[in-house]
Amino acid sequence: MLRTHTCGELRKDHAGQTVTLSGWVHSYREQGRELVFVDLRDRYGKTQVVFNSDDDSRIDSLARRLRREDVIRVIGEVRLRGEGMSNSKLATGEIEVRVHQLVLLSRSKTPPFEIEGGELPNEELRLKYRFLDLRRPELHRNIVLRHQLTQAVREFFNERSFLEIETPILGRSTPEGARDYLVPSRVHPGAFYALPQSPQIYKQILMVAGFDRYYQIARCFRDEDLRADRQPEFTQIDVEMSFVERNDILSTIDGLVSFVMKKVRNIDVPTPLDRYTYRDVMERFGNDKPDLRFGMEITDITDLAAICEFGVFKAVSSSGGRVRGLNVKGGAEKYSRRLLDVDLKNFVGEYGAKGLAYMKVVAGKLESTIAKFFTEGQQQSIISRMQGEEGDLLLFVADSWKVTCAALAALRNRIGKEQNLYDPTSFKCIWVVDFPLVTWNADEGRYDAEHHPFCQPNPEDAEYLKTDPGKVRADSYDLVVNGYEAASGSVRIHDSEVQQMVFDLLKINSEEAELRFGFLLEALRFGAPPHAGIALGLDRWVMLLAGNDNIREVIAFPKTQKAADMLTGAPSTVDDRQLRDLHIEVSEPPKT
RNA sequence: GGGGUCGUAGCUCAGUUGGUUAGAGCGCCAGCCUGUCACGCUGGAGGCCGCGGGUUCAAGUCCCGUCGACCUCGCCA
Repeated sequence: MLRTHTCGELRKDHAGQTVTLSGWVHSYREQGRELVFVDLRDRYGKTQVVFNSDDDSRIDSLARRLRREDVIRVIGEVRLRGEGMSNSKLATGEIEVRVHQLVLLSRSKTPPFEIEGGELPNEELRLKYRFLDLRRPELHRNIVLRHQLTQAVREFFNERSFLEIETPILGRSTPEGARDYLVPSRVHPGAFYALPQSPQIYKQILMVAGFDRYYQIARCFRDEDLRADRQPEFTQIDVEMSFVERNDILSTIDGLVSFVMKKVRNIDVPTPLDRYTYRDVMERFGNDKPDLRFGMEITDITDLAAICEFGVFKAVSSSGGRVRGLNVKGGAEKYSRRLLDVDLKNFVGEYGAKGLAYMKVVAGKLESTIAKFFTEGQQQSIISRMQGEEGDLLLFVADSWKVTCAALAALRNRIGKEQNLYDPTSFKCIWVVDFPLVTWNADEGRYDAEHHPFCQPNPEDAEYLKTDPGKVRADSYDLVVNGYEAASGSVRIHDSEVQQMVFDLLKINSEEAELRFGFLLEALRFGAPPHAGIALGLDRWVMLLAGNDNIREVIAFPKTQKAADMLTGAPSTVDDRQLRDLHIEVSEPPKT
């Protein structure tokens, strides 16, 4: 070994011992020609090592040529630091190592940015020099946290008879859902594998095969546009169970969440987690993934808007739209007219809202440019409906149900954050259940699966399957944490006839279904147990536990928004020879 | 595909109504300093102002295009 101890390990009890440390030169301080201090760093910490020609340690020309990020090995004696010389900022600050022998293991070029201290460089540079960025303590900690979370998950499932089973990365393309990443086949000209969007079908087949408790830390791939919380490849904690009902999955995952939160962050999560229906959260928060660390619920005043004299409100309510609003407690003085008329109006505009109406509660009445369109009685009704008090700011969006949902949900999140309505370090995990089975796709003239085509319709809604499919609830559930979708799952169809009915509903005809999913339908005909499952977004969980709002901060080698890897240069062009082998011809050369 | 922010020294940024020699802090290099630990002091080097075109007597600054990073709407069963 090139070391006897790590750089975070030595304490005053080690005084007098001769030790060998290896690590990176974190900082270098020369004190005249005969005294040099180096803070030596590894992933465990930092230790001050001293080169001093005055006593029994040595200093030579090599020591004076050390530079930041050089990798060295030192052999020396652990000494207590003298009175007033210890450093309380370092865990090892009570001691230092007097160096007798120095070995330069590796020189470093001057780093393009500072490892610690200084402002963060732009992300492009950080990604190009990811090996340096990863040396920074914050990023380093995130990767360690990710490891701890992954191991806690394995521990939890292993103790409960779950089996970790791998499924293929090279699979079959299914045109539903997200765009696939495709891999051309050399031996089958013109044919392609697809990278999995999730192991969904494989895990269902594993249930048919009798592995009644499965989990996998599974890499998934989706070729869609990216966001701060989305990467083209990401990791799911994938789970499936046989002979269970919805409640069994929810309580199992309740257990997982509280186990993991306790284990990696020492946070107590009370279980069972609260459950809300889809309909409920959409009405109250406008969003199927509400941040419930704060209240500020949406209030509907469509009925009151219908009878007032304000043209916009009247028109919207009489044409089937909705008028809904938020009460920003004590917000009347906090939002200037400019902020309301320009900033917030443009903000809700991004979600399709054509305007933002606002009123202030002043002296028991509404104060607003539109207040004159409301009678005294109507004003009192609005105030009482909105639970308005002196100094409150009432914000309204009048539009379709969908637009009021989107605009008010976004507005609620923004105001909650900028008015500090919650503790940003806290956690609130909830279940959202009873999603619609399908949603109408006007462009294609058919229904689309809300979750996926294998999701069990709620038996209570069976009568609507043929008459009014939009009303059918799915036996599905999302786990929502602080406004992020942290997991999603459902009870699966285990009956090939029910599966066929759903395919019919989705206008996937039998031939097509047979072609795309025939292997699953066939499996379901050979004795499929009732089964259900869920997948948790590992990256998002790590992100939340790390207190971050960017998923790239918890992935060792993430990609940019255009799915490029700045470190390796992927994706890249390839040799013509490789293309010929794969029977591929490129029609448009890449831009240079 | 749409909207927005950004791109000036190795890094983070400033740069006025277009004006003659483009600055600061950190980092880097050299010298000094025997108890520093965000060490200190003195001196120095370092610029295709993302790229291409245009307007102008004159462009880091104005216009058009383009590339890249980030945020976001659509999209993500």
